[in-house]
Amino acid sequence: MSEEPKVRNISDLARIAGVSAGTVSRALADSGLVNEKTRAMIKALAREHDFRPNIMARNLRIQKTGAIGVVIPLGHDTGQHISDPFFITMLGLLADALTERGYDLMLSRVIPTDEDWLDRFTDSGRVDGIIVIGQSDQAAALDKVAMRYRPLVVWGGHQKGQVHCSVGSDNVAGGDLATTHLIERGCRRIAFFGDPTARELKQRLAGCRAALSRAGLGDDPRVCPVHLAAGIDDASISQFLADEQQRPDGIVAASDVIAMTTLRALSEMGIAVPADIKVIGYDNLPIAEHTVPRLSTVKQDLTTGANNLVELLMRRIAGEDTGSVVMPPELVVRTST
Amino acid sequence: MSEEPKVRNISDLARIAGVSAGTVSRALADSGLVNEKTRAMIKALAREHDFRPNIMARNLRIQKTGAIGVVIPLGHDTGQHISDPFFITMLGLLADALTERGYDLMLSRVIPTDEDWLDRFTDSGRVDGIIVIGQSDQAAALDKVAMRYRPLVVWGGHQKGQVHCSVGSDNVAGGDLATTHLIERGCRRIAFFGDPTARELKQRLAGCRAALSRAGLGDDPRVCPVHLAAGIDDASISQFLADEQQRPDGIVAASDVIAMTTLRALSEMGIAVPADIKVIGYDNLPIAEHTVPRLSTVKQDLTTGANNLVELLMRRIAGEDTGSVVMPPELVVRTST
DNA sequence: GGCAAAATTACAATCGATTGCAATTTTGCC
DNA sequence: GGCAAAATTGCAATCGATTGTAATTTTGCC
Repeated sequence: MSEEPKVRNISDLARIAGVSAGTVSRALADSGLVNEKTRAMIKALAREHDFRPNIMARNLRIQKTGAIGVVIPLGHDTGQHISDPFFITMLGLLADALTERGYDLMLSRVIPTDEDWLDRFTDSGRVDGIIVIGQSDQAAALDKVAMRYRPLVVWGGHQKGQVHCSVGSDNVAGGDLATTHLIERGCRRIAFFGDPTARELKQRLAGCRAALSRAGLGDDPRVCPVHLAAGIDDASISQFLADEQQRPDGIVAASDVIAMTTLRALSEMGIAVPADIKVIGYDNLPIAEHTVPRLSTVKQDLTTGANNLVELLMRRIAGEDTGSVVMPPELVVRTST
Repeated sequence: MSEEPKVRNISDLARIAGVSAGTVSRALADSGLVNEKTRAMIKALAREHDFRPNIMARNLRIQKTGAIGVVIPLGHDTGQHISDPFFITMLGLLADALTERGYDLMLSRVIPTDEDWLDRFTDSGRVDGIIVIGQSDQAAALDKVAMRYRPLVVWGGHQKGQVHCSVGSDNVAGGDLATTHLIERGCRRIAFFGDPTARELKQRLAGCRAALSRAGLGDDPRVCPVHLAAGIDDASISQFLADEQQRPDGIVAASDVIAMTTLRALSEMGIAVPADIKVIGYDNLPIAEHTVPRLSTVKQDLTTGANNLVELLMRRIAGEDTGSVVMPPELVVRTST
């Protein structure tokens, strides 16, 4: 067949247009250097041949990638998937914020098995910067990378002396807020649901302790180290609550997912919320509004958080050393307390 | 300071090693052509200088990108975010499946405002192939792209005569299964919750109609076009169910999210599930197991689906024309029916 | 020691776009 | 018409890695 060969690159289009490749490049990039008539002719030909310049070649030349790596370290549980609605909500918000700034989002889920799990992203030349969602138990590794790689921002708790730039709510204040609310609603025997191995949850527990201590209720609440992932720890929750003598009258759940798991387990045990036990969560995810009863929670504004992550990263890519952002939590009272 | 300059590329490392750039490239790539002693020396130097080859330059030369585009068309609602837990569960599964095959995942959320919304991905040279999650109302546009771009696979409903390769459950069978189940549980006045503009939901409604017709219950159920996104249509659900004379005794919810929204609305109206109205969903997401009561649903195996998407895409990247995959739905009976 | 084969390494073209600077063309003024 | 300035376009180096082929070195045998 006499079908003309496909235009594969700028040189091909230049040949058809009767100009040089440089002129084609400038025409397609709307450079002021190319005559308007020539520019329109070249653009029409590009459209006619369904031609778009190769982004990788361009990025190699301009030494930018146009992509941001979003890395989710998922702890050491290799079977775990990105199912936590928190991660996912954050991911969606980041996708939108990055698209608005003309960046592509390169998603990677990693299992931090060795100390340099982040290096293959920082040193690959594949992304212009990296956003890590969640510190897991890797704060030290993140500090190490941050010492030599500036365009890195982490969603997570801030701690004095940390090197890496982070965005997150004031977890201590949030834990305090949640606990104070339960105390104000009459609770005297408060438990904490969540695994404090992760920095954020550890900080929320610290806030819980502070509020209890202030109220003269001791400073050592019982802790049920419920897994962050949905639907895993039902049995351990049931076991924790089986002993009616030891049963708490209020539960600070370290995340909305843990709260939802808890609500379901309580429902199945025939324990009424909030009459018998009051439950409060953390995050204020859209999904949490669906619980029965509707969940009281500590809101961290994820939209603002995502925008802060992207804003700080852009500034760090530009060469600035930014400080961390710690956002104030807000109490959202619904019917589970 | 007398700090030696950073090794920025293979030429820099070659100079330090006293060999050519080609030898360094081959040594780092474990090519059999390089002497073992030389190879070890070069690798040690690379480690010592924290050097990793630039992936973009390599990809330009080998004419592969090492990335797969995952595109989520979100309908025409520009304010919508990637919050649907279905999308997100699928995203996590895809991230894992692609990582296992050595690919990076480039995430893009797009609003299909014009007819060639997908072209900027297909023609950019940025990705080796594309997975689209959800057809929205864009089946025709997807067919158009599929005619000229082979490495494209879509999560969604299959339809005779379609050009694009798709993976999804048999939505007609799934809608039939859900409706038959409600009929077997005694329902006689069944409604469909979901907006049939999207092909998948339209097919689920068709299955619902078929089951009703077979049971002699007419073939035109009332449809409440509930939005797929969480928490939006509470008011319209309440209004739909306000008239006790018209109230259905069974609801086929076109997705688990719609089902969750429905369960919450019913709870607030004081309507008992399943005693007064039976509710069944679609998808079998992990989150849906948290509802009170636990949701009966039609399961489409997302893990298998994600693996199928990636498997078909790999084959199409390799040049093969694959057919679509239509997976059988399964009924999962819990306590909402 | 000489020679052929094998092993090792070097050279430089290539991928495809960008862009500084040079060459050419066009324009406007005298 | 000639000339200088401005506008337009072309040339080719560049980004950084890969790799086919050539050059060089090493090895083993006679």
